[in-house]
Amino acid sequence: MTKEVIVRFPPSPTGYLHIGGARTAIFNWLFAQKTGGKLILRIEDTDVERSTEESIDGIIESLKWLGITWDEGPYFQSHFIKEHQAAAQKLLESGHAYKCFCTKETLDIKREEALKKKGSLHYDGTCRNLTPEEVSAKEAEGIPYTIRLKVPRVEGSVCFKDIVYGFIEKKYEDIDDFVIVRSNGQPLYILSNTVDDIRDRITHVLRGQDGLVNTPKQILLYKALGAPIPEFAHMSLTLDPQKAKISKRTHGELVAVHFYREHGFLPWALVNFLVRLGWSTPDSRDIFTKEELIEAFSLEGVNRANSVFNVNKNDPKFFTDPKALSINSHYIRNIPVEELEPYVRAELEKAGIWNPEFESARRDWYLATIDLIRSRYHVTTEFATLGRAYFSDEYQIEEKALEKNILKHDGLKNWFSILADRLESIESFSIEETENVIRDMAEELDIKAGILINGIRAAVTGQTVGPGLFDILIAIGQKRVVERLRKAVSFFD
RNA sequence: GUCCCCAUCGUCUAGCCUGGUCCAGGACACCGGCCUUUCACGCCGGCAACAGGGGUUCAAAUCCCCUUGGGGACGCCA
Repeated sequence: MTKEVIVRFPPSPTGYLHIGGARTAIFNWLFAQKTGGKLILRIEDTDVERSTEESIDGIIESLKWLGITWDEGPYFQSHFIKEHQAAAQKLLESGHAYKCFCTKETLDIKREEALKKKGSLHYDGTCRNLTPEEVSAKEAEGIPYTIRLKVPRVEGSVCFKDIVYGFIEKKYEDIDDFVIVRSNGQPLYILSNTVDDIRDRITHVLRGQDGLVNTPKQILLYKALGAPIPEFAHMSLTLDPQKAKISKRTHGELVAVHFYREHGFLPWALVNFLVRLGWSTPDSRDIFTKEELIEAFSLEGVNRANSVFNVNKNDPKFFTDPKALSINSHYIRNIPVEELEPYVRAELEKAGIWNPEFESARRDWYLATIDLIRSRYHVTTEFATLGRAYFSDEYQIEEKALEKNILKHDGLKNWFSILADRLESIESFSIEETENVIRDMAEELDIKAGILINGIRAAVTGQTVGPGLFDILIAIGQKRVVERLRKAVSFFD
């Protein structure tokens, strides 16, 4: 009988959700989905100084946006402080922990000295062997104390098999008598986290590789507490191009999940990109639907080497990792238009050019237009910027379009008027008819059709690039095309 | 400084466990071509890597050791 898998994602609410955290959440979520297990969301808010309500909301919102679903929670670590303290008390009573009366100041001094002597930074164990009398005496004096775990001081080591890193061994002598309760009575992360994982019956701890060194300590806690030890799987870290761990502090918004939302990423595209950072299948496949990903997911595909989130600030062409952008544009041009539409709508609303008719009378037109222009876009925001002329009559003519495709040909001043008249008189405004009119006119004038075609494109969309002109004309519509052409004559003034 | 982890194209990676099929495969980016009224899409092609050195072996990207490089941790943060 294999027991049900229970994993957890335990963010600390000290800021927005960043892509490293999101990646951890995604792996946990995928593992739960894959195994039919449960994912618990636990907010580790025991650092009262830095935890904020705003951050909690932001993290939850980002998770929801990404499409990560959890089965239990959010639980709040701060609600269980009594339990953590009780565990510490139990450890004290069972002799697994001891009270340490050293002050922070003396410890700091000792640490500095150790640093100078280039030795180990571990606690020297001053209070480890205090007699019960000495302890009582210090307590009677009212000296505040921390509680430290008593790490075995014999030959030996803590061993465990990490699912991704394999066999890991850590000698007792390399493990510090770490503090589990502060002198003000507040339990520390290492204790709270372990106690919570025990209570929540966590079977697999999937976290970043930065938690690898904590694992032996936590295993010691599990043992001292008499609890079953879960499986551990550590994942490689995400680094920046300078190979430094990505962080909110040094990278700011660029690594925030909400930044990608605001910059036109489809949530699934971000998930898809993030999951491929440090994880792969034997065929190096890049694109997965949600179902395919869950099906393909395996902890065995997790890479032990850290990966680089290839984002270069100030890159004129890519505002983020080019691969992330390419995956996003892949989805933009390949998912069913109906699925893409809500994101386009959000952008149009944000730009103030949403028209309610797009979801009623003109819905077919709206969907067809999205479909017509989407292959050129990398982010959804572009529907409202580069695609503005399709949805709104107020759009800018790009300088380049004006120069190169309009002003360069003086004749266009007259031709636009004639073209407007002729296009206006077409009875069935179709691709074939418009093309006939325009090509006939080019022939009549004995000029290359491209001059007319590019000129018209510039006039009606404001751009030098875009779909085939005749498709554009149908998308913009007869009336608006005629209006725009007549208006374009004034560019020559 | 101490402890731990890691090392294949610029980036994400396959291959490594179970040596030979790998003068190393895919993707992104880049370059060229086709398509074409422009741009994009699409298609075709190109550039580009086993960190270095020792072993082991008939044979090593694959196994072992060392060096170098990178990362992480070393907190009364989480």
